[in-house]
Amino acid sequence: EDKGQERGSCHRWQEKSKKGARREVEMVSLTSSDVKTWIQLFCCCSEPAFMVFYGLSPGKHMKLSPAAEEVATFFAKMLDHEYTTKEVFQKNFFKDWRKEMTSEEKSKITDLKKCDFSEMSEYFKAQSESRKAMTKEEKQKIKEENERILQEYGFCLMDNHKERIANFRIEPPGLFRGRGDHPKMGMLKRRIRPEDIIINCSKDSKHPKPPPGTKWKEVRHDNKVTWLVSWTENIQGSIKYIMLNPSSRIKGEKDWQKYETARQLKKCVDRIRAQYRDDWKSKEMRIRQRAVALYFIDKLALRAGNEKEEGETADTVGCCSLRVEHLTLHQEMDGQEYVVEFDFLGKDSIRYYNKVPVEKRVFKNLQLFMEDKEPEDDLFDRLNTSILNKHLQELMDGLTAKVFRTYNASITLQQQLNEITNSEDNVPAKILSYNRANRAVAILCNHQRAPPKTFEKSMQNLQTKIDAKKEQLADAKRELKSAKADAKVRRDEKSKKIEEQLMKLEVQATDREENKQIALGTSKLNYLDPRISVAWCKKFGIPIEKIYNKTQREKFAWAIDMAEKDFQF
DNA sequence: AGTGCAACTTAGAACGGTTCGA
DNA sequence: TCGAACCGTTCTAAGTTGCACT
Repeated sequence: EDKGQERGSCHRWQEKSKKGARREVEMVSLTSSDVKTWIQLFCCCSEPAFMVFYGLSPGKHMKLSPAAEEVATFFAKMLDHEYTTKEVFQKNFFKDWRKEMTSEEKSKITDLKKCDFSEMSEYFKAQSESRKAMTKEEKQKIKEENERILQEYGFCLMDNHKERIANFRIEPPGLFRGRGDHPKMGMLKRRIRPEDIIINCSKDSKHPKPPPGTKWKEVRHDNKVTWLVSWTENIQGSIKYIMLNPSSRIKGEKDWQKYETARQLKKCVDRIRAQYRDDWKSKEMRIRQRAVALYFIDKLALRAGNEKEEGETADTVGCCSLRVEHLTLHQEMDGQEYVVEFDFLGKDSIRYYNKVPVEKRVFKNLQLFMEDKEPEDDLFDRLNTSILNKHLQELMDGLTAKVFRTYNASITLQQQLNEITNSEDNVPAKILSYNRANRAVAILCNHQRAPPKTFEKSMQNLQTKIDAKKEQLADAKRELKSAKADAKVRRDEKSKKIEEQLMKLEVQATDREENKQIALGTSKLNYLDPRISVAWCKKFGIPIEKIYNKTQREKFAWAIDMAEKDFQF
């Protein structure tokens, strides 16, 4: 009910966001999942304890202390995963597991390879089976309980608005799984206790009480930040936050601002491009490097690429942190001149592989940057993200490296939609056009996915359906021909209907085939100005539900309210 | 300029419920 | 009616950016 009052025109949003600090936050309550895990831990002692078979004394079981047992169960639950076989994972796990052992356990359990977790593993498999085998009623009951928990803990009051909290559950303990080749995989992610928790709310707010006998680390009242709760995590030592859902006012305003900045860039991108092209000729190496890096960020939508501490994370790079080994220069390749072959691991260790023809000047510069360097040397040794962003800030207020990704993603969607939407098409065909435009963006941003395991089979199934439909259509056409005049109209309608169904299936097949290795979700959620899609829907009479599901409509409510059919990015 | 921290956005994997076709 | 495929949701890791401090 409140939405309508709060969300009005574009202007009201702008005014509000200019004010800066939010005012009042009242915590309704914080989840007590920490309490629950305590109880669970406690209870497991009254159950028959798990055993680890220990190979040195054949046939002997070992009853573990509760702390060592819990950590062992984390490992047992993951046994089916490939990464538990990795040396780094095992080494890290075993080291942290031993820290939880009693001195007796420590002296007995000295080699992970001699531990047999299969009994534990079976126990959890059986548990998951029995969970699956629950009756409808039991499942319904759990669902209702989850809903109750959501209602009780999942909301807060900010500036007198009840807002949904995104991640209101404290992260449970477990074994850390980084992405890619992570040096810390397998380490124990420890349990968060009330003493780790900082609560942030307004002074007069009734904030949740810590579990009996415990204290929060701190209760503070900082209205310059948006988080409600924070704690420090033990793997990287970084801070974790509980924040609001994307549907909240505070997130929506930020999102809108982000796209407005990208639209600002649209106005001056020609100037900026002219400047960096000019800078390719600079006498100063640092300026040339800056200009070539910016060209990559603009043309290829690369991320900025901060330096990372070696050995703390997986070895991944972005633009500024590219190394010589990540590029191969080809004077000529497949009939094209000056081709740069990129091959590196980006965020989340997703591979970026691309062969790009570049301007001669860029090519010559790259040769220069790579001269007399080892493969593991930085390509841009006179550049980092801080230098680059400082330069961008001078070119346009609010401009940073990531704005280029947002800008290029959104402008591509807009251009593609303008170009390929055919107003004569029916709804499924128009949606195919939309998905194709979305795909162009996903390819630009390198949002890949592994082809679904069942891809080939599901394509085949679809083809079978199409063949059957074609058969059906042929039948209908024959019947139409032989039908008497009075039945013709009815027959004609019938075959029209079948034709439409066939067309729908064929569109579906094309869409799925083209989407084989591409993930659309990330760009849709984070890079594409939703007003482009809303306007497109309005212009071509497409129901918004065909483009955005419920959650997405909630997140983009501001755009759905705001954008008219003639909005252009 | 370099470093480290804090706060925020972006990301794919895993999970679990729903739908669809045999 | 059942299982496979699909699709949305949850989870939390992994980025970017700005700022304080030296």
